[in-house]
Amino acid sequence: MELYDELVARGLIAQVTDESTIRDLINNGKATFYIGFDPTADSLHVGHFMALLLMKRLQLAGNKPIALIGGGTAMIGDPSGRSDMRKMMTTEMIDHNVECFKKQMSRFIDFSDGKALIVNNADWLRNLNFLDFMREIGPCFSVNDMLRARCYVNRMESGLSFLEFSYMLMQGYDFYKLYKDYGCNLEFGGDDQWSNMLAGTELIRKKLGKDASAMTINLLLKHDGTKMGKTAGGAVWLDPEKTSPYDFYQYWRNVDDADVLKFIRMMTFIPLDQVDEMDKWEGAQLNKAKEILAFELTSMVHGEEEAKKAQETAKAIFTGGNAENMPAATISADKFKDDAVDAITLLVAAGLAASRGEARRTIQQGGMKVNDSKVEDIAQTFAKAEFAEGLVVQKGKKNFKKVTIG
RNA sequence: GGACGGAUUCCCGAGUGGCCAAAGGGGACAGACUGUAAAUCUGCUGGCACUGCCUUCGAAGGUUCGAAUCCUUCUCCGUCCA
Repeated sequence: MELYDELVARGLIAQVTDESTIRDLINNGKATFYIGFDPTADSLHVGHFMALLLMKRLQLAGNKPIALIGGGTAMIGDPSGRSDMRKMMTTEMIDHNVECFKKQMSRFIDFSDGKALIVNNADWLRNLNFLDFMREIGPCFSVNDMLRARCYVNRMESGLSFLEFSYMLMQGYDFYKLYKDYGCNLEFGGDDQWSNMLAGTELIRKKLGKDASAMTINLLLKHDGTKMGKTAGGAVWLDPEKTSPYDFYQYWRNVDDADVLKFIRMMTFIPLDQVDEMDKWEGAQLNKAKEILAFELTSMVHGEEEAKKAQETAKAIFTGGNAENMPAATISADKFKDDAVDAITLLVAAGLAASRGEARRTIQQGGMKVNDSKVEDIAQTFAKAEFAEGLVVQKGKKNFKKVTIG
């Protein structure tokens, strides 16, 4: 199956400027394409992961990816899909984040021998002269058209600053610049980027009289329409320091039934005929599919070794066993009184409760277990000696920590 | 620049002098049921030395025995006018 059709079959493609042009480009390895990444944090997250996977698919088919890091545009903030104005970031923060992104990306994309590029739009945007920019680019944009763009419409209700309004011009300028300097003829992005991307193709047409293409990827949405990749604690990161491989694995292991196959289709490299087989699974059988999903993704992000560990740990924990690689926590010796700690202190020290009040409630509702036996009373204590092998502290059904004295 | 209107706890949103740590909903968390799913039901949701104390209703002051609520100044946002 050719690449374009595969992307369609995997449910990745949302909108395209011209199907036959893009089909020809990517199927025949003729595309030099770019995807933009806003360096708003010091790690990539699940949302970026989708884009990286797409870059990989295209690279495997012989196309050349350019990862554009928005070191310049991050100074403005993209208003698309946001309800409030983004906080301004300092150039130091942005530069730091750009470095972190570069490192993480090289895990997925082959940058050797110029097979792929990383560029930072700060290189051309930061030193841009306002008057020059206005003279060169300003005439090419119609405010009337811009106001009709879907990404601005809801912001018109709540307020939109000129700063953010200009975002579209800068993103358009990026594409124009990449087209001229690197022969970049295709831009990919999330579906919320559509209007910004069209700004680029329009600009290229007006300034150079050439056609460039744009294509959006479906956002990774759950069946209820909410975005994937967010947890109570924030985003799901690719950096193992921020989201451990085990947590990453569990995140995918716990997706809704209704979403598993969709995610497998969109994110894994499992051949489509196999995916179609799995699509027939139902009920508890889907648990197997979730395992596959979690394993595949963890292994891409953290390596097969880590994925196996995470999987074994999860299996051991949930089948009641004692897992070697269980997430660990330490409790400091000075928390002990008379060589014992009370349940509340233990739960907090394990990092399973944010405050003593929360710990108290959890215990009172029967949500805490230690070595698989329920803690009945907040006054219950645990002797120092019990920690020798590490005490398994559990909050709720899915949160485990092996606690040792440290 | 002018005239109005707004800012409340994770989010939405009620509250216009004490009964307010602040209704209701959502989300999150815990329990039951399950398949580490969903739906449903129940509980719970600022902190702590928890029948008590402390911090919180955009910010800083003030009035009052007492302020989320009244006054002053400021910041930010919206609507209309320029």
